[in-house]
Amino acid sequence: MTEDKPLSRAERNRLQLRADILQAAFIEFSDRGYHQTAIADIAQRLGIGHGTFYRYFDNKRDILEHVINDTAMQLIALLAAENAPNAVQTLAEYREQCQRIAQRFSEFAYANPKMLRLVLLEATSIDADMTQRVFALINTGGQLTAEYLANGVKHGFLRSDLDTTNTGHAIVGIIMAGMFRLLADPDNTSVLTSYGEACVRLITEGMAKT
Amino acid sequence: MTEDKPLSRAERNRLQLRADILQAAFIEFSDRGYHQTAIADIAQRLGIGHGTFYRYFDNKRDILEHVINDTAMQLIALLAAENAPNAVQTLAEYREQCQRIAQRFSEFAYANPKMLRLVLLEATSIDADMTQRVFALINTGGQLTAEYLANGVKHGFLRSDLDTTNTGHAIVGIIMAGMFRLLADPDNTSVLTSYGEACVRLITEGMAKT
Amino acid sequence: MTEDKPLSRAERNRLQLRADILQAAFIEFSDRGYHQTAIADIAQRLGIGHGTFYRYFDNKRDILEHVINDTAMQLIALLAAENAPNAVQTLAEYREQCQRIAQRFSEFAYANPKMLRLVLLEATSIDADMTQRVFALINTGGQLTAEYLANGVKHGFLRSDLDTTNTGHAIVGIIMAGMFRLLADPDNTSVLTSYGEACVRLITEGMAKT
Amino acid sequence: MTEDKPLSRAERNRLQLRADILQAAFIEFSDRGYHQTAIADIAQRLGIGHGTFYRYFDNKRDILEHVINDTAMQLIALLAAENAPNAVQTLAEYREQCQRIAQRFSEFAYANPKMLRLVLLEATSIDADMTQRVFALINTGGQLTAEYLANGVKHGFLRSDLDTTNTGHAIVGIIMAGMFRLLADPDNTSVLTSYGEACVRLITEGMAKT
DNA sequence: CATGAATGAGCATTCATTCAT
DNA sequence: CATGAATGAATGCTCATTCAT
Repeated sequence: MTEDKPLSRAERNRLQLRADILQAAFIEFSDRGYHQTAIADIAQRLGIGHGTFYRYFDNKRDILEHVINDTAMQLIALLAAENAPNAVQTLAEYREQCQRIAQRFSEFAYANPKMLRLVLLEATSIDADMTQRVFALINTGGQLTAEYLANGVKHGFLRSDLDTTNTGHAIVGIIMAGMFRLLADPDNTSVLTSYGEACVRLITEGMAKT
Repeated sequence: MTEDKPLSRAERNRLQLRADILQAAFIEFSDRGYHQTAIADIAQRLGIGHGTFYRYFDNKRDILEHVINDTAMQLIALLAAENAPNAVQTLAEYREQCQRIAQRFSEFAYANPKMLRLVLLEATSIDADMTQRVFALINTGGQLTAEYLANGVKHGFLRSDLDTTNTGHAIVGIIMAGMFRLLADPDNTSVLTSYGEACVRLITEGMAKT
Repeated sequence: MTEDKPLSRAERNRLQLRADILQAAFIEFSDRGYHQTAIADIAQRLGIGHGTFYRYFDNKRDILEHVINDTAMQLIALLAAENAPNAVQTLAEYREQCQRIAQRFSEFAYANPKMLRLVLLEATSIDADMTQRVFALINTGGQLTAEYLANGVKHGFLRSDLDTTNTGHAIVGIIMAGMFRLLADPDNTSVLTSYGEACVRLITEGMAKT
Repeated sequence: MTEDKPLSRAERNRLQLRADILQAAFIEFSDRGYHQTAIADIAQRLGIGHGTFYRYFDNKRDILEHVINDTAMQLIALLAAENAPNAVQTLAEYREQCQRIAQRFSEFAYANPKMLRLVLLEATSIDADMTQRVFALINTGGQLTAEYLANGVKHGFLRSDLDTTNTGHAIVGIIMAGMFRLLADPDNTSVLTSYGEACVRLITEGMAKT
């Protein structure tokens, strides 16, 4: 059961350094912003010569691409991982799932605020292409959520006339608002708890007096 | 009842030019982005010398400040203008109001996509201060919406246990998601219509099967 | 009889500086070579900021273009100026003219060795386009000389079966060889004198024993 | 009569690789130019690591030196090989020899345009030393040609008052002009034929009407 | 007060060379 | 001995800002 391991020591070092550069770029870009970050900053953070950077990435834009792609994949994974719609059959179960998801998102957001900063705040101001990529990511989130809702409709615990697509996008908006609130006040570790609860009630029950 | 009129012709010209510069900066910043815009671009758009710019604004950051402030004020005004909570007394009236508001927002978004771009996409990547300003703006939106909801609770057509604050923020998130969708696909002039309807139903009735 | 003189003081300064930069670039390029010359070198020679350079020329290649064009025009002018073929009717007159031309070239070469360096040594190693430009210049020289010879044939003091075109190019080669000799040993101020004489005899009489 | 044969297999490989590197450098330098050629280009052409280059040559300048020296030697050999003055005794023989030489040069030029490019176009723009080497090469060509002419004078079929030295340099100029014409238009395979004829007549008979 | 010429800090990128493996 | 990873000096170019006219 030995895997393919043609990774020489040099090879591993190389991959490690590449990962380190990506990591350093991620930190710098999310902390100071893409435009405020010089390649020299990334190199200095790692204690490497800045020429070394160009042995691993074509140019500044190239590494941003990789950083964003990596981050986007993690975000998509987060969204997709929670998408186990068939696990729930009743409204009660569904509500629990929502709370679990909210909890999960909340934890992720607290653990990785830099990712959120990068995608929500920085990536939208590089160029048209990158901005569209962010839009596409958000759109994907909406579609995943919509599938999730469609499942609820199919199982009969969500309104049969629910506009799953648009509602999915709306829910993504709700999540985004939570992220923005966290980013606005990163030290307030409780803000998302009550927000999550309110959101779960909002989307399940609405606001109207019954 | 003549107001103070120490506005000489020169004075008026001066104010006019200042406004023109602001306008030009707004267009450039929202079109090409803050970092991609040179002071010379703004000046050239107006056909003035770029040295003139510095007679009206301290520096590039300064005019961004003004541009953002102006834009923020218009957005706040949009939010506040719709905030006539006492106008509605019943759920039906309230729902109509919601639709009206959605309509209003939609129209505004279609009419002023540059404003949205500027605030949502660009302003968040200048520096920490400006980013906080955007957060504050969004937060203000949430609070205004919350007051609006509180009014609903007071009038008894919204749940008495509604977490107005958090729900207000959630609604702002829903609006933001709509803006993002519009910015992602500016030519699709109908996307917001069905989105508005779905959102109104979501927030009033929730998703659960009754 | 007043000429157009809308040249303000600023305008004149501007033109003067532009000319100065051209001159400085010419000196640096011909002295140290194009690739060895940094824009900063040109600026420093004039005591101006190197950013100023870019107010007058698009980029390094751009100014090379202008420098080469200017130089080429002077060289062409030198060739063309001497081309007064109809001035001579007999072989004796023609020989005198040749000597005069040789003298002129010689003086020019001594006075402007940098021009020769630039065109013959430097310009041929920038890129394909610039190299072709040098070839075109040499070719033009050959053609001008050929016309000059054709005139001699027409007036009957040169061989009627003279291949004027090819011979014209050959004469340009003879001139170029003289330039190379001068550039090889710029301090030897007499080398061209005897060379000129030998060349005149060569082209008029050939080498064969009569 | 055993030669020195300490050439082990490794030794031969070593010498072969050295020759390959020289050859590769020659091609790159003459194709793209010295400044446009990176050491990595040379190494890549051979499929060797670019660190290996430095085991065989001190630095970039060093290999240029060797490349130029090799090329210069071949050019000198070309000049010298044709210099068999005692082979001709009469003007007719001499003229035939001239034509043969022209033919030889022409063939060489068509076969080795890269050599000409390198020496005439590239080598003159490296630094003062290399430029002087090119001048020295041209000068050697002139001297060889002069000896050749001197022989003609001695044998009595060239003018007894012929300035052999200067005329020798002039002839080299004529040859150089032919090379330039070829380099300017490498596809025109006939340009040198008529040029050669015209040149032979020029130097033997001159241009004057007899 | 308007102008635009001048400035230089700042940055992305290249590449010859070194050296540990 | 071959390799290629690492390095940093070098440089072209941009643009916000200042200031003399």
